[in-house]
Amino acid sequence: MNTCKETAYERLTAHGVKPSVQRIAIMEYLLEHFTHPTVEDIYSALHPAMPTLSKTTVYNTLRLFAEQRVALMISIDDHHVCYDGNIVPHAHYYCEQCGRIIDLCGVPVPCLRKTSELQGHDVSSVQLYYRGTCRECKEKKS
Amino acid sequence: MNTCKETAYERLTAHGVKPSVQRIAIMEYLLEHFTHPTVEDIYSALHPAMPTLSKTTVYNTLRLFAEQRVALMISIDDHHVCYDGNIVPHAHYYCEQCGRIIDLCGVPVPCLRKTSELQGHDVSSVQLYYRGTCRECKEKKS
DNA sequence: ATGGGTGCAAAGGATTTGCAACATT
DNA sequence: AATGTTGCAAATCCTTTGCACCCAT
Repeated sequence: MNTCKETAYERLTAHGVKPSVQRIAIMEYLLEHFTHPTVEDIYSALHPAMPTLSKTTVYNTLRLFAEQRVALMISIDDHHVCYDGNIVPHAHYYCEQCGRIIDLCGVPVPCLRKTSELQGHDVSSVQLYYRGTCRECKEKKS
Repeated sequence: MNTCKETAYERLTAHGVKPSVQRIAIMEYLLEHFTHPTVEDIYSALHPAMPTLSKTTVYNTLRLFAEQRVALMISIDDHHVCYDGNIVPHAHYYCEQCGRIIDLCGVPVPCLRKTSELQGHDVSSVQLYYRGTCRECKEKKS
């Protein structure tokens, strides 16, 4: 059936994560919502349909996902931590006014650089983001 | 006298931050220690010589510094927040084993890009960092 | 039967806030 | 005197942990 789109189940098993009901639900949410949701966002989105789901499980699952690189943890600052199901390196933009995190597909992420430039350190992931005031918030002000 | 090196006092006033004794002490610490200190690091370094300094002030001051772009807040994840007195854009490397944050001077940070690529959003700062296992930790393991 | 996953309640920690005292102008 | 800054204590909030239960193998 769904052969072109990666399913949550496939993503999990491919990374060695046991596909429990809760994990699949959270993974599906991440694969369907590229809105950079927080723990709270995911919890309140899934809770109505899954009343027994606990926030603890959402926390634990997302931590596991980040460790296993099933999802990306985005840490803008101590008050803005969220997750991204898109694990292809890409830049982000954080609007300090409205708090949105926007994908910047046009900006190349310098990755997998020559070892010499990284002074011999191994790289497992890269994060690039810009901060400022987004176009919409700029227009609202004027 | 000290004409070639930027003083803490100069950095603060240039950014419109009132130079109180505490603020100067914290700024001086940041300008002399490019080690990406945390709130705790700065507090315990300054406290002996300044016993009345409170951690609240360190928190408030660093928040103010980040807002006024007197210093850079580096947020690796929710448990690793630190500050950098070097406000020239540069890349960082975070070692997941030892927790160190290393400056990567050889890696160019793509900044101030064409408006089209940033979809019309204003940029006030950029952050680029790599994660992984650093050379020293890699050698220790083998 | 066993190992891992889940969820509740509680603990833990880091950061922020309220407010009075203080310093600086 | 007025404004802004500091520091203590307390509150808050987010995240993790301990542990018992449950599910799937």
